[in-house]
Amino acid sequence: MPKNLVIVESPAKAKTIEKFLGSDYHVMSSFGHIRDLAEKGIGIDFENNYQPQYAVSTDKKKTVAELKKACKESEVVWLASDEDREGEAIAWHLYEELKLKPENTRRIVFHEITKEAILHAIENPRTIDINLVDAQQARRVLDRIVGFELSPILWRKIRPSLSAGRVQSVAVRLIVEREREINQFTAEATYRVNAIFDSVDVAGKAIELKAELQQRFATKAEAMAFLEKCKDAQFSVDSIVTKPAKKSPAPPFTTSTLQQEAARKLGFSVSQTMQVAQRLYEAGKITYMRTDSVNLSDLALGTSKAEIISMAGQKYVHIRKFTTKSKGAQEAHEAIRPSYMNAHTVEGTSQEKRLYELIWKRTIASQMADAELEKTSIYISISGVKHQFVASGEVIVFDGFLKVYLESTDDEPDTENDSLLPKMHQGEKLLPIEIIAQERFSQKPPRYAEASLVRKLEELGIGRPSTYAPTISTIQNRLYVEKGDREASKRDYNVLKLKAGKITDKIKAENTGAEKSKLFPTDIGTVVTDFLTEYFPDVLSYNFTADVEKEFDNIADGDIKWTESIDKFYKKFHPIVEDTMKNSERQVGERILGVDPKSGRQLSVKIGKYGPLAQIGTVEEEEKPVFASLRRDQSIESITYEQALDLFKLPRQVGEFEEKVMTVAIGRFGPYIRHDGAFYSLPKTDDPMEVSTERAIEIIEEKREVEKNRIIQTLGAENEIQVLNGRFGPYFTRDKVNYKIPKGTDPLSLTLEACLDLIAAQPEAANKKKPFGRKGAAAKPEKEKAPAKAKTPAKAKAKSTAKAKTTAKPKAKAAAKK
DNA sequence: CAGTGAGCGAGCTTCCGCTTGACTT
Repeated sequence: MPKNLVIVESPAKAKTIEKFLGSDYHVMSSFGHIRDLAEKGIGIDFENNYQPQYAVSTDKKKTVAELKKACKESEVVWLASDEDREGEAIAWHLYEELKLKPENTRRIVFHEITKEAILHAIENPRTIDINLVDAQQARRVLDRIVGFELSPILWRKIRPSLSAGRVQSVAVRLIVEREREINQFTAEATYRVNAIFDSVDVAGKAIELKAELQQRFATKAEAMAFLEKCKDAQFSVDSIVTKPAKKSPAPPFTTSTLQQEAARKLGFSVSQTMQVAQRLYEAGKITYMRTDSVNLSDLALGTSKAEIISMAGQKYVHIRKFTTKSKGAQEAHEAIRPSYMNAHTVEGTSQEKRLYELIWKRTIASQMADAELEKTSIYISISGVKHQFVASGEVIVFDGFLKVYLESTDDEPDTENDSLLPKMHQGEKLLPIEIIAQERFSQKPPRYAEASLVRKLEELGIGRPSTYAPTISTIQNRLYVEKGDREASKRDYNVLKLKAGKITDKIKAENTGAEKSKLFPTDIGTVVTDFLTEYFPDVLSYNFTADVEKEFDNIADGDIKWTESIDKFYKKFHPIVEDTMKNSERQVGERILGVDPKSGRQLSVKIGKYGPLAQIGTVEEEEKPVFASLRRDQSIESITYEQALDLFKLPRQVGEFEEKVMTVAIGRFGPYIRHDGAFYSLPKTDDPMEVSTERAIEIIEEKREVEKNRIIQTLGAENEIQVLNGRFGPYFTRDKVNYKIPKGTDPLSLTLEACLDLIAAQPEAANKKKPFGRKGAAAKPEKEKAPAKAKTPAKAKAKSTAKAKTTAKPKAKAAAKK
């Protein structure tokens, strides 16, 4: 066994470092934190000055045992976790849990994984910075208190299993407030004027020039008056202005900017980006993917330079040191970059290739020269009018970094000025071919997408690179927020056109407001946010994290004791928790919309046990209220009086067919027709309010036709096996279990024997009958099922394997006792 | 697969940040 044991956080890092250090060193990984506050209960001893109750995490027992053993066999232990608050705490927890001795323990740090940096670190060991550790303990305890005291209030006042926390609650608030801005937004129209002119350039050659009026008009009358004046006006070039301009490359990727660009350029979700990056990291292709630093190592700068020279030449090189601007950045790692700059591409899946190329280009571009542009504006004066037209163009004089990469933006470009303008003389006359004044509307604020929410959180200093993706998942799993699309709606706009001395006035239609993969707040998300913001405005405020970060910095500097800081917070916070628990009303987000014209009873909307509903009447009245569920695309916040009333028009009878009544209604799976005990889904294109008798019969007959073709053949006694046509092609079924048919087999040629063989070849299919609770972060709580019920099978499974697996959670053991 | 909108119980749910793993629909 080597004399030295080095402990780092990540196994991939361990592997790399071991290569640098030689045979005297053994490098192991802690896999992140090894201990945390006790899982059960709050894990803080309030009677004893907030003493944290730490326990080795169940999935780390094995790691800790292995590390303990290795420590015993080593002379010196080097704690080489990251040089930030969490990393320092990891070193301290290791020190405590492994019962290390000061005389043979060293704490070392490095920010880049290069041989030089690591050897330098080994030569400059220090001791654990207990103030920094205390800052982490304060962070941890604060988050536990906030999360575990707020969540139970939600269970009691809104709905079980909900959650609140310093990060997630603010993330949801951002989305709820953006939705309100959108709902309250009213588009303002202005008239934008564009013209196309005939003229000649300096060489006398005929040219066409597009230009926009610098002024926009607030009303149609003003736009019309302007066009009238243009009828007899003279147009000429007033001046030509040419200005040099520069564009600089964006800094190398951090976690947040990588997530944004991968979303914009590759269409990846935030978690997808992280998964692909993780694979590239583990394969040694890129540096660590969870970082807030834009810094590149000297090694990376050197190899980038060499690469640029060989690719484009010396004049394309511009070595830059970027500095981090984001709030609360801890810079324990380098920026995300290729491990080897000379590898322009990698082997792997297409996702891996595309993400790698994005990282490579971004890194290379960051060390390349500015692009030089020339912006030209031709100002065109109009006789008798003070306003001017301007034609603008932009020419790239030197492409610089644009040779490889340009960062995308979320906003669509508004003006097109990338064209080269003709060279013209001042005073040159122009003849208008046409002048068009178009009504243009101001834009709604955009809804957040996953990546733009991450950017906003980072801007506010909320969350860390390792938590952006999980936070986005959490708020969706809790059903506070939903990712979805919004279809475009039609909007009319006015177009005034002056051509050949005549003005025409037309109405055109455009599609507007389409959105894809955006985050929408749910009614629960809205109610939870409103409730928390009312009672806990401090915690929900956008600068809460920034404020506590300052406090943590003071602890790290040794200016305050962490327990005093927590005490100050808790003394203020806890009484509000108690008071809210006792005195606040149950929250259902009720909105009273008006009175039902038929019955004269109150019409309102609120959150019911199974989701948002509309209600006519109240429970206090003698007559019971009538209920109707809201549709999926409706929300308590924005539903109108008329839309709510419409909900009560269903179920609706649409006539008779085969002497049985047909009824249209909306169920869990959307609109359907019910006839003679059977259900027929309504296609999306049919409006449940409008469907006619004839159309309903058509839908029923269509489905019957499909049903008829469903059975290909039946085999065995009493039709034991049925060969069927399904949504995914032919398959066969026995005892309600479905089996695949191998590709290329004609389903008509199957015999009973062949099917039995196939069943024998797919034995596991028989075990798939029962639904198992899905494990892991991808688990999505089902809306419809009661949470307790949905959990049962998962628990039963954990129980049965508890003996076999040493890693079984204590929860499972607790369940076994009962 | 397509009602529901509430009843005493009994007991569960939950945070943020570090880091990967294992197993089929």
